[in-house]
Amino acid sequence: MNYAQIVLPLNLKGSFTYKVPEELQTGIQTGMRVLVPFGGKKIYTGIVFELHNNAPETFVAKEVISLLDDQPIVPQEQIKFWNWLSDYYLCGLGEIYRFAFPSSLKLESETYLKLKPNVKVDFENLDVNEMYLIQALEVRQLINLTDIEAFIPKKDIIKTVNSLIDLQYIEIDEKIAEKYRAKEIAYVKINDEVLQRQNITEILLSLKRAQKQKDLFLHILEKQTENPDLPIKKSELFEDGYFGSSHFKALADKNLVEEYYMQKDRIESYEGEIEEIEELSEAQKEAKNEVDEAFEEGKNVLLHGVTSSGKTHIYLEKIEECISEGKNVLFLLPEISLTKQITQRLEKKYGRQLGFYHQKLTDFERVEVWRRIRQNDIKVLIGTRNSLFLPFQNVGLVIVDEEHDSAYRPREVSPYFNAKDAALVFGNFYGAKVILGSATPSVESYYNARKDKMKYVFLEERFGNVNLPEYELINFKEAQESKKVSGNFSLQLIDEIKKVVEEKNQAIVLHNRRGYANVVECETCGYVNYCSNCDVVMTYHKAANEMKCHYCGQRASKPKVCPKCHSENLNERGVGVEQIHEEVSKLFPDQEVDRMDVDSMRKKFAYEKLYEKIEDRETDIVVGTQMISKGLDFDHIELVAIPKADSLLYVQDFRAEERAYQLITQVSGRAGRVSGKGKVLIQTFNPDHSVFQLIKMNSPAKIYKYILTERQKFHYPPFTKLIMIELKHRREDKANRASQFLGSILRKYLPEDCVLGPEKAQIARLNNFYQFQIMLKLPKGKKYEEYKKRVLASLKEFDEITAYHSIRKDVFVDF
DNA sequence: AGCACGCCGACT
DNA sequence: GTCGGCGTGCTC
Repeated sequence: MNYAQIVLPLNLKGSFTYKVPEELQTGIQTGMRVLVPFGGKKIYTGIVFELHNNAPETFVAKEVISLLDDQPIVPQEQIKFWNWLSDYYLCGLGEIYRFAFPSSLKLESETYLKLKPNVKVDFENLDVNEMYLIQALEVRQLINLTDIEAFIPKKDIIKTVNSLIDLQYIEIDEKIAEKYRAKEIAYVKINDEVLQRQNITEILLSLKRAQKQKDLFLHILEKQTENPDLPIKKSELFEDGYFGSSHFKALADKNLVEEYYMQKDRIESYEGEIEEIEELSEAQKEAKNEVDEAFEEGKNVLLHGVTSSGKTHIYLEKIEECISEGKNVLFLLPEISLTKQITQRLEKKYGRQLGFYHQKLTDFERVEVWRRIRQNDIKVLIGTRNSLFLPFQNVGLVIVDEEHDSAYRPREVSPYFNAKDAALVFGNFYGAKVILGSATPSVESYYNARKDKMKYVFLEERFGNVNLPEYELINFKEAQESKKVSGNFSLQLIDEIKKVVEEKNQAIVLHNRRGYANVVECETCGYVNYCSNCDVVMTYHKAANEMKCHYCGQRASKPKVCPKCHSENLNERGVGVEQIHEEVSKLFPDQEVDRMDVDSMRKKFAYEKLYEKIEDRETDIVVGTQMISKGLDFDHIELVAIPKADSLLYVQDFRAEERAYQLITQVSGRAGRVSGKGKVLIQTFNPDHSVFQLIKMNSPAKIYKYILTERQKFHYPPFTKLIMIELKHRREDKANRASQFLGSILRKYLPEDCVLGPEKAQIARLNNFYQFQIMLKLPKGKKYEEYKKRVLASLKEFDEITAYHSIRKDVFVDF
């Protein structure tokens, strides 16, 4: 194979063709990393995606400089997966590559060069540049491509480096190119020989004048005898400050103890005992059998288990089965912070063979996980959506927990994809089974499972037969009319909270809106405080005493007088969680009331501290945003109150009802987990609203039926496919014209009713970019593929207009 | 995405 | 006269 298609870590379409020099032809394989020159002076680490013999006709291909791997780093399954993502989500392979790889595995021009050892350079036949480079290397040994710029013209760098590599004078320094070195950790042990030669009493006697050394020796000895297989970290000895390193050194000098080094994974892994998991309940056994059946039929599963039904138990059983068959497991979570329960249980069971991968790891830590996965050293990997790109060898099971969670498809990071859907395809490529699990499955997954695309498994009862919480609707309008309210709380709601806290139980108050007040408005002239970067009113945060833009993060001080008319009549409108917190604190002055939202949890360990406080029942009432719907599994929460439930529904989004149902159900799941007497109070102006009524009935089947009917009526997913195209530019007219133009092209290729817009985005200006949106509502099935091709053609036609190249364009498939 | 090239305004 | 602003075009 003479030519290779190489994917580069750039936001460019497709791959680039390079010539494979003869000496590399035997070693090169798809999925390996290579160094290639690109543009005048850059060297990139690319991935070989394809090998072929078709010489390009329109350009001269450059040559691959060198191979960085002797085995493919991207397995075949991943190559298929990347190609699928790129096709399906209309994104570039380069984008995927950038997202998938830790940065130290894809370095750019920081590549270092060195002289080959023992070469005689024939200066006669070198040109000036080559001579300069050799001379520089003789002085400095290692040189970076950026450094070379100092003495060789940029456009000649690649040529010079290539020719010197060809002449075998210089080479790429792989060790530094790999940036990463496994970290070694010091461990200690008693010198083996000493134990054979002398008895303990003799040793202790010899140490009788050095109390601390004696203590330290005994301490190490004790640990070592207690658990001979558990290595003792040197750093552990000095933790409590009783021993110092001098004491250890003295013992080491006397040859009584020794230290040794072991490569230690940067990721801390569990080193304690391994425990068996508990037995499944009847309902769980039944559900597990259904999962087994589905897998035998070759079907994936949607595991719909009500809150506290113990989905985790079933996961654990399946994980264990999968591992006993010699295959590995990928366990996906929306955010790594909510891993507590599952992690603890898996750690006990799988100890060191458990790995973690998520956005919060450092680059070194990521590479470590990559290495371990490649060496098949990890049996269960728990991670967020980016774990889908690890170089797995043989995955047998993929679990997507909390599959409905929107963190699986953040809109801000490219490439845009939904990890839940991608996981199904990933599983297919790996020949692995997939379980999507949730207490409130997404409407799409529910529909697919009901349409027999997946097997639907319903776990209807809570573990231990504990009752689900009871829902009650409070008509706030009526309460207001009969004057039975205090601020945003009806007296009934206050009473119910009182009852719970008087019994020393805990209550949760949900209000899903950050800040104190939505708007600060001048009563005299109507002035409101807009963000200077976005078309958004700024939210007043009382705790921080500032105005914040929730979209670009800009802060401003709160105006004391209206900046426009200097009136002092400033009015706060729109209730935020801070205000609800303030109200609750005033209503319950003797109770400990805490707030949980992104703003109050920003400080280091704030979340952990509050978590412990709630766990220890120091907190009586927690007021919070949707954050409180996740991970707070405590035994004494008996009440969930939602004072302004309507605010959950009135959002401009066809998924608003689904979201409201999910959020309310998820928060409700925190109540009465043990007692079975949990209560949920939904205070609303519209107690007759179908969503509230259906939630009250506690029948998921009915609520999904309702939402699906609505979706069908208005042609929304899962009955259609949505593609949203967003165009942004600093200048409004340009963004507007470009989107009008794209709209007209799309209308040329697609039926009129498929194209909606362009329209100003809901936030017309964000971070100083004006945004316009075009929504495509496409039919499902065979026609979809056809239509998507036309969309692609339209985008291509659009791209041909050079004047619009400066327009930022994002395409969201399955919006 | 980066980077070069090229064309215009404000400075030593 | 030159430095540097960003619009445009190209990268195998």
